[in-house]
Amino acid sequence: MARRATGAAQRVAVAEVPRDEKFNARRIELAEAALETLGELGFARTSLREIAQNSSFTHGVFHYYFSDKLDLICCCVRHYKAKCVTRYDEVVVSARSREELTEGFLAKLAATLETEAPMHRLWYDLRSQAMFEPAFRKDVLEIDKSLEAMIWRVASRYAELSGRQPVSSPRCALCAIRRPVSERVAQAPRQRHEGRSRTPCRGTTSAADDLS
Amino acid sequence: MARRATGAAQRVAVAEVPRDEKFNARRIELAEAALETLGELGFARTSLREIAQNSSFTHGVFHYYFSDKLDLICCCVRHYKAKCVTRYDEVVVSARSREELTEGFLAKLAATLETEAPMHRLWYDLRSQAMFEPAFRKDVLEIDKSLEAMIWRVASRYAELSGRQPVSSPRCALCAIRRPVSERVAQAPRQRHEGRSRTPCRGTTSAADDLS
DNA sequence: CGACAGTCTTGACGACTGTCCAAATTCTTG
DNA sequence: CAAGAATTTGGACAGTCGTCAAGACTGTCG
Repeated sequence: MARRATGAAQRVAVAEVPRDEKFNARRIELAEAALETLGELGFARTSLREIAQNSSFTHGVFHYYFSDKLDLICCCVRHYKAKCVTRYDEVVVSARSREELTEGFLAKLAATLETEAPMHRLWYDLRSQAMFEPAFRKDVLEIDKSLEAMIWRVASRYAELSGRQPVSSPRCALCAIRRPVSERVAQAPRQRHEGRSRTPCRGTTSAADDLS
Repeated sequence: MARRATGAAQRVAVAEVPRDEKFNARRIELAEAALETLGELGFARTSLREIAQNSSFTHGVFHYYFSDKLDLICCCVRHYKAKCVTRYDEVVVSARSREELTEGFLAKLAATLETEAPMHRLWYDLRSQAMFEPAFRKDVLEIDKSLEAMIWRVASRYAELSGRQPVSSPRCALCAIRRPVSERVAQAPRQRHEGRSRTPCRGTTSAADDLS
């Protein structure tokens, strides 16, 4: 935002575009660094300085690329979820049978739960924050819709491979998949740059168990 | 906590008890005042000073009755939920038919959604916080279990009045009731001491819609 | 009445927050 | 290479935070 405010507005279009692309690429680089800390500490406990210190950037840079903290966090979760919603697409188009689709889908789902529990946790956190912080509401709602569409693509394909009509609605399909997922996510332990430790496969029921 | 640390430990038992009761009563008074602000702003945005300013107490009192902020918040949500879990008990014992139970239950549920949306919202918030703040986990899990039991009492009674066995498990019954409830809660607008304004009965789907 | 424990108020403390900005640095372009 | 724009840095700023403690107030009991 700061950069847009400065000069060079009337540059020729051929140079303008790659410059904006570079700017956006940097934003995403920063957002990914921020996600590291955000997923670990949650929204309430994460400060810009903490993000910076936990990355290779200084805290000033974040204010050069983002108008404020909420702008950064929105960008973070948007970027992450944009990757999420394409996760099953390849499985959907390549599966040739119902069983193949089921297996491929569950494999990807399991892998996600294993490796990206902190991100899921962060997403739950931000959905709650959106109830109090109006600035989040629009983004959260939009992402939720895209998740709904993602699951619906899987469900539709499943019905198609079965030679039937889908038996549910997009919203219900999302809800159905959410419960077992959130149960697993809530069990994932926090880890703070102490090397890779696999999330336990099964533990005792933990707090925040079942966030449905 | 502070008081317990000071003297008067060897007071006679007859005087000890009412004094502790008075102390606890005061704690609950403070907790209820804190819930006002907490339900309005959520965990992340609520400070002790904000709580105090939004009540008839000074911020120092809270430190006299609670060891720290987390202690206060845990007490708040414990106290509120303790009231919650008895909400339907009267309906359960007094209902003489399946229809009577259904009607009584839904009436109470609707009334709660109308008047206590901020509290529900706060509860969702704290469940998310528990994923990051270990100090919350124990309380959250415990409360969740009591909610499960609460719904199960209704479901069991319903089955009994129908002359059948319950068709679900306690956990599933809780999940089933949660989804429509959280949808409604997420729609409730924030209100900050600007007089009573009824929550809208139905609106467009809002963010944080469906927290399942 | 005086002593005293319990209760409450008030102001202060250091740590931390988001934001801003001037200077330093790097990169691009003429 | 020189000039100017873009980027990056790190410190300063005004607030706010949780916590603490010294003193004031209250009621009770000897």
